[in-house]
Amino acid sequence: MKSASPKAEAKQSLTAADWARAALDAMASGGLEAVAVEPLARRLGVTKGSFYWHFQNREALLRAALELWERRETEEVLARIGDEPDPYERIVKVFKEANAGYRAGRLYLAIAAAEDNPLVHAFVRRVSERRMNYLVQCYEALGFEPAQAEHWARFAYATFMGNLQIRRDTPELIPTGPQFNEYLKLMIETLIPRGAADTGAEESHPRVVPMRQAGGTP
Amino acid sequence: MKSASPKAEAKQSLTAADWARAALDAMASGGLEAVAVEPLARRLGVTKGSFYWHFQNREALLRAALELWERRETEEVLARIGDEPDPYERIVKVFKEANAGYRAGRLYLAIAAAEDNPLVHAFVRRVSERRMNYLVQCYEALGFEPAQAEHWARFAYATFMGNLQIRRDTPELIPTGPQFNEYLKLMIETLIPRGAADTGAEESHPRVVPMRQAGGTP
DNA sequence: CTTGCGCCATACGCAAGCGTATGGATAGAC
DNA sequence: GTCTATCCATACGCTTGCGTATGGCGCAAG
Repeated sequence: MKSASPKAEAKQSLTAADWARAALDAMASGGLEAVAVEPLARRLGVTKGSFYWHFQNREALLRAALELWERRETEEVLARIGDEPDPYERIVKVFKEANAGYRAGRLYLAIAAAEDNPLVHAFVRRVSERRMNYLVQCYEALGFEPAQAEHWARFAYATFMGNLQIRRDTPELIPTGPQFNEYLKLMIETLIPRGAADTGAEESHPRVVPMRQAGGTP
Repeated sequence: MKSASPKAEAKQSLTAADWARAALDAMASGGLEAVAVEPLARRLGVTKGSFYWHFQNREALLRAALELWERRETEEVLARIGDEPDPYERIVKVFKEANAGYRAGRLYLAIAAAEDNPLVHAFVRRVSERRMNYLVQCYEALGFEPAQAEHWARFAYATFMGNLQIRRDTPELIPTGPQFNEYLKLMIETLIPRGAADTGAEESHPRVVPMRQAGGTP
């Protein structure tokens, strides 16, 4: 049980979590096929003997990595925009987070590209449905009736998924600096219509989007 | 040189084009890694000996497949919507084609998922830039000034790329039947604003989108 | 000091895929 | 009927990765 001293000093033994993290990193870089036992072992400075002590086989590692991914996804999202009361600002934050954190998006694309794997497919499906449900609730909170909220949520979700794709495949097509902020503003104003819904929507959000710096696209 | 009778009867010898087509099909199904010599040979009913007579190595096959893909992309797009004079209808047609032909979209996603391969990256970049340029020209023809046209084009392109992704990963989130047509209508009306531009735009397009059946997603 | 257990290295067999080196079959040329 | 070029099969060596088996090293308990 991790010896008697739980405070890790420095070069302690590897844990299953270390392997899962390394697997996720490899996935973000080289896709599902990059989650290979021997290359990962080399990268961690050990051999296969270590891996097969912590895991039964490669699929077990994959499962652990995907669980770590799902946990991070929900935790991070809920931690960053979970306390925002205004549904309008919630959607804005979702959008800015999606376009700022390139790494998470790249990881999603890498994982989703292997949806033919049934295990991967189950995780991708859960994460996507959770995101969609969140957006649907946001639009319903804005006063849209369910059917319209679903359409707008899917529309918005598709748009920032496509932005991820463009940023990965052809980053030259994504503008930088103030041009990027203009682009973001256009999408936000278009995808969160002020005309709201039939029912008396809470007209609390500003008509001009306050543009804090939408930062960091290295 | 292909014997004296150019009219192929039935089970003639394989050609390099046959291999390229098979490679593209494999790519659409299993991604770049599915373009493997021996599995393809088995699928074609021959052995490696045939392949290495037509091609020098695997990369040559990849190049041929990607060239076939690029050719199909430009030919098909230009053949289907190249004769449409109204820029508004051109964008509408692009959108409907993108959401109807699932197979081409799936192929794009499979190819783009391997953008770490420099050869693949070059082709994806060319195809994407060509599509974007086409959309930018459409929006400019609608009366938008260049900067705004670029923003709207990127917005639209991102949206239908995201729709492809959603349809592949979580098809349950895409509605069917009349619901789908409502969704399409929402996106089209939103992404082709009637407010047009500053300059006096050609106000020729209808205010209500004529909805022919947007069909066939087997 | 020795025993036991946690953690890892080494070595092996196996399968799949790439590329090469030949040999064989078939069909038109003559 | 032989000959030659085209197209493909067979067989081999090589590499990479998966999974297993087994041995070794360190460290705390006794």
